Parts: sequence; C-alpha cells; structure tokens
Amino acid sequence: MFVRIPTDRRPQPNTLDEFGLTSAFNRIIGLGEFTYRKGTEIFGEKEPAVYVYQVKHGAVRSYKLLSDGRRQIGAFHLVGDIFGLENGDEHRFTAEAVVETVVRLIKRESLQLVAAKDAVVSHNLLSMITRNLEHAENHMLLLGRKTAVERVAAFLLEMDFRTGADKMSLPMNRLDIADYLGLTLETVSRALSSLRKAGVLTFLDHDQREIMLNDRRRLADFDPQGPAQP
Amino acid sequence: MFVRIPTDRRPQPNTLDEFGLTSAFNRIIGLGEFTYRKGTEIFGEKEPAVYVYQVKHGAVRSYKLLSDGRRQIGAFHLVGDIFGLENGDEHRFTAEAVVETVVRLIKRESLQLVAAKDAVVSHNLLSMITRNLEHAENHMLLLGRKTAVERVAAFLLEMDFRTGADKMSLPMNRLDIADYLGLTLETVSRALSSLRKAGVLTFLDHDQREIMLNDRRRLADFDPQGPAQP
DNA sequence: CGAAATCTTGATTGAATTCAATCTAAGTGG
DNA sequence: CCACTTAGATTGAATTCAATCAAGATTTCG
Repeated sequence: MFVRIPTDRRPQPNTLDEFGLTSAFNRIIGLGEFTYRKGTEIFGEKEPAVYVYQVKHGAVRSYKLLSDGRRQIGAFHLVGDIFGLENGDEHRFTAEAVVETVVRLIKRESLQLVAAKDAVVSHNLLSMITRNLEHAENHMLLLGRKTAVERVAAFLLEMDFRTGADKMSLPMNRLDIADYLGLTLETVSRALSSLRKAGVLTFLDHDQREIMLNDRRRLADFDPQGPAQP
Repeated sequence: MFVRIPTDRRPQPNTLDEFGLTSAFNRIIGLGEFTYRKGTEIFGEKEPAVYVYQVKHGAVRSYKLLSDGRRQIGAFHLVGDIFGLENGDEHRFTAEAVVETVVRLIKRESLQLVAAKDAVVSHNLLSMITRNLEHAENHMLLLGRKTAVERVAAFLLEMDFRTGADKMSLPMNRLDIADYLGLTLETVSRALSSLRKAGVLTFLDHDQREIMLNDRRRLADFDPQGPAQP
C-alpha cells in the first residue's frame, strides 16, 4: 500500500493519496521503482520535467539555490507524497534524496493523457497543485513573520501532523531543517534544546533524529498560527 | 481594454490576461464593477469564496495575519490581475484595496460552469494557479534567504517587470512593502535610500512613491536571483 | 581505529528591529 | 487662508535576535 494517512487527520500539503492520484499511478504502466542513495539528485531545477514521482520509501527535499549557494528548501516529500509534478515543461526545484529513497515514477506525458480523459484524475491534479499552493502560502507567513522558536515549533507540528505519530523519526538533518525554515543549523539546534528544556519534547535514545512530542498542545502554543485546539 | 502586458515581456505571476481568463470574464454576465475605497476589505480570510475578482483600476493586497497582528502580504494585485480565485470554498487570504480600486467581479460558480464546458478556460485556470504557485515559491526563497537590500531590489524589479515602465508609481506605502518582504518599514526605507545613493534609482517629485529606475541592470546585480542579463 | 559527519553549546558579531526624532505633504476645519 | 492635525517617509541611536565563529562531544562509517 502507498496510502498512509492517519484516519483521524485531515489531508496535508504534499500528502495527497486519498485524492486518487495513486490510482492514476497504478493504472499507468509506470517505469516501476527507482532507488536513490542519500544525497543523490533526483532532478535539477530547470531540467525538462519528464517524470512525476511518488515516494515509496524515504524522504526527498525540494529546493532552490541563490547564485552564491544560499539554499531554500520549499518542501519535504514523505512516503506517499507525489512530487516533481509540473504544469510547465521544466522543474522549478531541485529534488534530492534526504536518505536512501525509493520512488515510483511515471511519465508526465502518460499522466496528462489519463488526466485529459478522466475528469477525476484531472480534478485530483488540480487539488494537488492547490495543496502545494496552500502550503507555500503558509510557508511564506512562517518565513516572513515568525521567530526562530515559532518556526521550529511549526515545523514539528507539521511533521507530527504528516507522519501521524507522537514519536517522530526525522529523516532530515539540522541543516535541512534550517534551510527549510530560513534559519541556521545552530539556531535550529538551540530552538530544539529550548523546547526540550521547556518539556514539550524529548530526544530519544541519543539519536537526535528521534523526537517524542510530550505535549502537542503546549507545543502549539509556541506557534502563533498553530491549529485551533479542540 | 483590460490587457496591459508590455509586448517585450513575458507573463508574470499574477498578471494573467493573455491567458484568456478575461475572455471568460467577458462572456459571463458578471455583476459588473465595484469600487472599494483605500484600505477597505474586499474579502476576509476564511470567508466563503463567492466571487472572483479582476482589478480594473487601483491595486489590492492579499495577506495573512498571525494571532498577534503580524502581517505577511502574499501578493499585490495590479491592473488586469485576477485574484480571489479559490479551488476550495473559502478564501485563504484577506484582500484589501491599497488605494481606491475598481474591480470587476463574477460568481465563482459561473466561472466554474464555464470552465467545466470550455477546456481552454479550464486550462487557463490551471495556468493561473500554477503561476500563483511559482510566485509563492520564488517568494519563499526571497523571504527565507535574501538580505534586506536584495529583497527590496527584487521587489523593484518585480514591479518594474509587471508595470512595464522604468518610471514606476508604487501604489503601496512602505509598510505594505515591508510586510510583503518580511521586513520593517524603516528597513525598507533605508534600503531604498541606499539604492538611491548607489545611483540605481531616483525619487521623483518629492513624492516618494514615484520611482525612476536609472539602471535596471545594476539593480539586478543587487538581486542574487535576478533575471539573467542578455 | 581514525576520519568524517552531525549536533550541541558558548562567545561574539552583526543585520535588522525597535525606539525616537524630524520632516514634508496633505488634509481639515475655524 | 492659515493654524493644526494626520499620514507617511527618512534618519539616527540603541537594542536584540539570529548569524557567525569556534570548540567539543558523539556517532557513523570506511
């Protein structure tokens, strides 16, 4: 199964399986699976967009670079997520495997062919792009107006939401998180430490990628846009 | 005429007329025009999206707020731009008139009806959403990774590009610009002053909203993502 | 094992914010 | 018409939050 949406949670930016694109993936004679080693580029910015990808295992980062190397990660793609879908002919981001990652891929062409005939699929494509847009809109607010701790809190809530477990195993390192949040890795580390000291989370097992959220509610208090609490 | 695209420039995020949505606007018996006074709200975030709007005259800002009032403007909509188009049922931004603004509006319903029957219109809707997405993606890079002067330079280039004249009359004030660029109004003012001192621009007429770009090329050097120079 | 990678923490610096003062232009109303 | 207010912009000084520089700890891996 590709679908891994926690039953008690609404769909999230970048996760999109229940929207039925997976069915399109399944229907098309795809090129099967491909494995990328940690740190490998899957496609580059400005390259022609030939394939559309779905994460089967692992995680992917999509980013843009400035001429001097400053990097902004626009999104992380987790298991089940589809990425690399472009309306135009070229990719607008570079995509890299964060860890060893298995993706399924199909030709963009084939997907468009199916979409042209199947209103459901074409509707799902639109929904997916809209979801990406919503995510980007929220991320603009984060990048433009939130403090360091607020950004990190929002990030943890997003990951928690998307992985659907209190105990999270973050595939990306501090630098990736920093480049996603518009911070430095040191600032991310300090923010995580202060959240740990505040008791809202615990690092598990000396492995700092495993994070246990002790109090999702109190964590949400650190994010001024955090989801309303029931 | 609504279309006002300089012939030597490619389409830009948020300007979208040559994509034919205007024809859809024209075909539908719209609710005609409506005028909003400076500072007036056109629609609010989370409100049901009943209408889609096109700027006939003036300018509009779309923004999100944090609980304590921090504001992030996601986009400015200039003459010809369509805004308030949602795939879902509610608006994701608040929209306000920056200056006295005339908009044309049609029911979202009617547009969707036309789109369902006319593949060209529906394709144009997709193009428009994609354009908004591209703009948001680029803006994430700006907000996450560019310095104050770089942001202001990028802003001027964007406005120049969209208005298509070296001599620009900016409808928005310094605070609007600041909230668009994730800065304070003082920082925007300082950046503009330093660009003026560097000679790339001139304020005209003691009215600091009228800006003359003396050297677009040199201005682009201030933006590390600026358009490639021919 | 030794080297490289990753993370944390401390000290310092610095870019942007905040606080504050001034200036100009544009109303507004007596 | 002019005093007075208000809105917007600029500039200076002080502050602050995050970046940078630096060191050390721990893990991972060839």
